[in-house]
Parts: sequence; C-alpha cells; structure tokens
Amino acid sequence: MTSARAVTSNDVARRVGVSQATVSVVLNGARSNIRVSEATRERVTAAAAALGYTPHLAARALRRQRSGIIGFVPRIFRQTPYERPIPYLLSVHIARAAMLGGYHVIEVNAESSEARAGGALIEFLLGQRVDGVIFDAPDSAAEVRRFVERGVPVVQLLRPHPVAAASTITVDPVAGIDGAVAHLAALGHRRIAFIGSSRANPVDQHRLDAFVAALADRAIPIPEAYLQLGLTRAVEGGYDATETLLALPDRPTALLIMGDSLALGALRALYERDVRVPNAMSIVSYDDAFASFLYPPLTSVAQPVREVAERAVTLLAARIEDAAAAHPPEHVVMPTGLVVRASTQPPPGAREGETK
Amino acid sequence: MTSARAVTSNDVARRVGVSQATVSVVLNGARSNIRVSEATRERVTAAAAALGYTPHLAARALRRQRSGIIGFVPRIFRQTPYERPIPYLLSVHIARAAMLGGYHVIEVNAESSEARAGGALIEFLLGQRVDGVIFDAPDSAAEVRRFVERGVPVVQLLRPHPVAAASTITVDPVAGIDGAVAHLAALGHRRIAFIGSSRANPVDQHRLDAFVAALADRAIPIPEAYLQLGLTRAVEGGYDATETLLALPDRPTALLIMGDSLALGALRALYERDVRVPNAMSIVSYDDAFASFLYPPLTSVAQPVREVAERAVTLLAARIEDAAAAHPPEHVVMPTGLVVRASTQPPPGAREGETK
DNA sequence: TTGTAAGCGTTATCAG
DNA sequence: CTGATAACGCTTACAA
Repeated sequence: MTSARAVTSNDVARRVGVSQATVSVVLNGARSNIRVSEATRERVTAAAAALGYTPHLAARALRRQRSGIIGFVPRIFRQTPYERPIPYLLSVHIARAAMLGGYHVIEVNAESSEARAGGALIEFLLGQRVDGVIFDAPDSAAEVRRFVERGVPVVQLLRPHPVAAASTITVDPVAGIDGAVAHLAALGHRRIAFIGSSRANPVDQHRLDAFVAALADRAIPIPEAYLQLGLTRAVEGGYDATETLLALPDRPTALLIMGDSLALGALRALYERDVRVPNAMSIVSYDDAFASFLYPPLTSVAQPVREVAERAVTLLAARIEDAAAAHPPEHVVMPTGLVVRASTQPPPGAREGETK
Repeated sequence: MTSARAVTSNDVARRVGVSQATVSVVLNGARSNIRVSEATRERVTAAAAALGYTPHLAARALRRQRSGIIGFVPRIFRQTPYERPIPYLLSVHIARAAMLGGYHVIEVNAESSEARAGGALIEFLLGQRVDGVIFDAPDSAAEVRRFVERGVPVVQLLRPHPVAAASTITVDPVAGIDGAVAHLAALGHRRIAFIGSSRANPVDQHRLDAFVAALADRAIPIPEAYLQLGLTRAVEGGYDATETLLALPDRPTALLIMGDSLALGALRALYERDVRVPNAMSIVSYDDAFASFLYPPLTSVAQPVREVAERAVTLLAARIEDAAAAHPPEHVVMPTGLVVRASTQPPPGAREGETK
C-alpha cells in the first residue's frame, strides 16, 4: 500500500544492463550528438516505459540550474473569481503558451493582501528557482524587485509598477475607447456617462483621459455627474453607480463601463428599474471577458488578453534561453478594439430623426 | 545584468564562518533539538537575511524525499469561469487550505481534451513528485491510477472514477434538490421542469433521480418533455433547453437548472422572450457559485465547495504525514442545501387562490 | 555546541 | 559507442 521508492534512471539502467549515464543520454533525446546505438536506445526506452520511469524534475533542475518553470502571480483576489475575469483568462493563456514553449507554469494565488504580505507565495517561487516570472498587476514594486535583484527575468502585465529592469506589456485603451465613443456618437448619443475606477492607478486615469478626449473631439459635453469614479467593489460598484446615474434629472442615454463585472452590476440596476437595454439605455463594457454571455450580449472594448499572454511567454523565453546576452527591458503596448454586439442602439427619441 | 548564481546555504555559512550544516540546522527551526548556541543562531539568521537567502526547494525535496507539494488537476477547461464555476472555486479554496497546512499547490490546466491526452500535465506532477493529488472530476480512471500505482495519495472530488485505492469526496444532491422541489411546491408550483446534463455520468443521474423522487413524493406529475437532458455546452445549453420549454403548449412555471452556467443561458432566453423572473417563471439553480450575482439573485442549491476543498487537503495531509500507517480509502459524502433568494415566487395565477 | 560526510536523482564531462 | 565520476544544494546521522 505504501509507495515503493519511485523508480529512478538507475533502476532503468540496471534492468537494461547499461550504465545510468547512458539512460540519461537516451532519454534526453537528440542532445549531445547521437552517441548511442539504435539497439541500446530501444532497449532503454522500452525498459523506461515498462518500469513507468518519470524523471525527477527536482534532481534535473538541481543539476541543470534551470527549473523549466515560469511563475505567474495574478493580482490579488477581490471577492469571488467572477469579479476578476482578466487574470483568469491570463492564467489560461499563459499556461497554454508556456506549454507550447516547453515550460510549465506555477501560479500562486492569495485571496487577500494579508496572505500575500507574508511573502510566502513569492518565497515559494523563489525557492522553486523559477526561470522567469509574470506578474499581472503586481501588488507592489518590492515584490517585483525580489526577482529582478536575482537576475530572474520579469514581465509585468497590464498594470505595471515602475521597476527599472522589468519588462512590461500593457494595453493602450485609446483606440478601443475612442471607437466606443465614435460608435455611440454615430448612433446619435450625446449623453454618455462613464463608470470606472478611481484615478489612483495610471491605467484607470489613462482610460478616463481617453474618454474625455474622445468626447471633446466630437464636441460632446460631459457633466461632472456623468463621471462615476472611485468604485471599489466590482459588481456592487457598477450597481451603485448606475443607480446614481438613473436618478439624475438629465439621465444619460449610454454608459461606458470600465469592466465586465461592473457592467454586470449595472445591468442589474437597469433591470430592476425596468430600463431596457439597448432600447432605453445603451451599454458598452470594457474587457470583453464574459460580455458575450450576458443578456443582451454586450458591445465591449476588447483587451487582447491572449496576445498579451503569448507575448509575455515568448519574451521571457528569449531571456531565459539566452541568458548571456544583454536584454534591456522591453515595453510592449498592445491595442484595444471594439466588438459591437447587441447592447447599443440609437437613443430613445432618435429612432427616426436627426442623426446629427 | 545577468544573474549571479543564486545564494546558497554555503554562502551564508562562509559569511558567518560556520559550517554549512549549521546553517541548515538553524534555518530549519526547532527541528533536531536545539543544538545551536543562541549567538551563532542569530548571526546565521542575520546573514541569511542580509544575503537574501532562499532555500532551494528542489534540493530540499531531493534530500527529504518529499516535495511539500499537492497537485491539483481540475476538470477540463471551458472558456471562462462563468462556464466552469466549481473548479474555479475549488482551486481557490484548495490553495488556501493547503497553505494553512504547510503545503503548496501546483495546479495543472489543459484547455482541451487533446492537450491533456498527451499526458504532459500528469507527467509534470509525477515528475515534481507531488506528495498527494486532488482530482476534480478526473478525465479518466487511468489518470488517477498513475498516482495510485506509485503510492501517491489521491482524492477525487465531486465526480470520481471507480479506482479502488483512491479516496473520494462527493456531494449528495438529495437534500438540496428535495429542498428545492419542496420550496417550489410550497409556493404552489405543479409544473416544474428540469434542465440538466446527460445521464451518462452517475452524478447527473443521481440528481435526476432525486428530482423525480421529490416530485413523486408530492404527487406532482412530470411530462417527459419537462426533462431537458443531454446538454453539452453550458451557457448555450441552458439557452436552448429553455427555448424548447417555452415553446411547449403546457409551459412550466418553474425551472430547476443543474448549474449556474446553464442558468445564465436560461435567463437569457427568458429575457429575450420577455418572460419575467420570478413573476412569470421561477428559477432554481444548482451550484450557488455566482447565482447571487445574477439578476434576479437566484435561489440555488449550494454545494459545500469550500468544505470539500478543506476536507480534501486534510485527508491528504494525514496520509502524507503518516505514510507508514495503513490508510484505507475514505469516501466522504457532503450534504447540499437550499439558499432562497429572489428568483422564486408563486406561479402566475396562484397569487391569491389554491395553494395545493 | 559544532563540523564532517554521505547521499537524494539528475546531467555533463571526461576517459576508455 | 559507452562507463565512471563529479557536481547541483540540501538534510541528517555521526564524529569531534
């Protein structure tokens, strides 16, 4: 019932009647020129399969001075997974891209800031001697530096901290947000409100700026009350902001909402008040994570999450596989785009009339 | 710019002017009785901190013959968390519980059956010499056996395969489903439809049986057309099933839906046809994963996901930490319960009248 | 109280 | 073409 000691390359060697080194050479494929006869090669692979041999990765990592592992540190949880769709998608795509590149991913999750503050998760990745690390919106610059200091290649995604030697891959919201405003304006909307996060983070500020600029370009006025910022709790934040907007004397006809989770809350507020989407209110979300699953399927500003993930992996792989070369940090910026679905329509009284 | 070799316990030792073994003893805390003087202890810990020493886990695992890692193999991906809510929650709770128990979790994900079939993920966990494995609805019994054969403790969650030596933690749907039917019946519903998966899996069969039995107990008839089974794609499956039910001449007044994702699709179909929930149609979902975020917040049969996760970890920990003892497989069954929210109401013409 | 040394399972560098 | 052999960084008897 208890585990007999796991089978080692030595066991395989003994069974074939060959040295352990030969087993290693055979099993590592075409490395170090083809020096083994076809006959022994076959006997070795057969024996390995028969015994169910699986190389001990820890031993290999120790010897090779390379773990073959990329660490992934997603942003801290808020509430439930359903309120953090982007890190989830990143996780999926990073794992896939890494496997294609011959790496494995170890993802460390903390459900709270405190759990993370202890540093146990970071310490775990350091202890595993990960070959590279991907941060999604790191908690602090200090976390990032832990790796940089040790010469571990790091790439920060989406909401980077300013750390000199770390690469970043971010998304430029301008094209998507301008596209969204253009789309709404073309439909005839002139009362467009914005639901977003506080301006504390430059990324959020950037989105807001893009929105304000897009309105200005089209000479669309923007009352102060149309800017709903500083939301903390995702779904509930969207709900509250929408309630506030609906109570306004001059209610907006369209909402630009900085996240699918926020949009979920907004939809709820609208349903409750019987404000139909898109008939009475148009909605555009940001993320395009699960926007297509909602009813109505939401027009959304799409972040190229998959491309970001793939780029992150190839960027790390290049640094890992040629550690000797100088690798100045790269700063990649990827574009956003608009996906039009069923949540946008001309505003209520514009059905047949001015398109302006 | 390139990584100087990572700092080892040897480096720490040299800096303090003490043997490497002493460093190891100090840093492993109170293990192997207190044999080091307070003075050297302090100098060692100080030096370790100063140098930023992090033990090389691979080396430790090699020596200790224990990785300190629990593997988690969630069921195969479907797109977003909204289509696979349960494994997502399991992941969160397993990671938390493991950390509390002094373990780390490595979770391996495949976005498709093919990616998994290659066995690279399983091979990775075997190679890491995980101390134990948690499967969430394993893909095949063969996967599970790979670990059992090697004496690695295994626990299968929710949808186990019949593998002799593996423990299981499952959920009994009866209490929750009977509770749901009782709740609907008490509200006056007599036309209750069921949206679920094919009967291929015993777990799904069990849920269906529970539903049929609950109806029989209350002498509520169940037309064949009210059983919508064999759905494959989660959100879309719920949508299609609901459309079919709405087209029936004798339309149901309540839906019992075997998953939050299915319910998401159902809600969409209902919104599209302007069937108001709960006024014109009552809905109960199964899972209670994100049921509370939808509008209206759904009455739902709750699976004790967190308890399942915690139990899985403690079960494994017991086996890992006392490998010598005989550990017959355990088969834990946990109960479900009903959470009443806003998606259930008396059926349309029963507002004031017969309750029976 | 501390140091020495063996060995965990690999890979890689040598000779043969 | 193949076999010794020396690390990799750590834990743990055992010796001093």
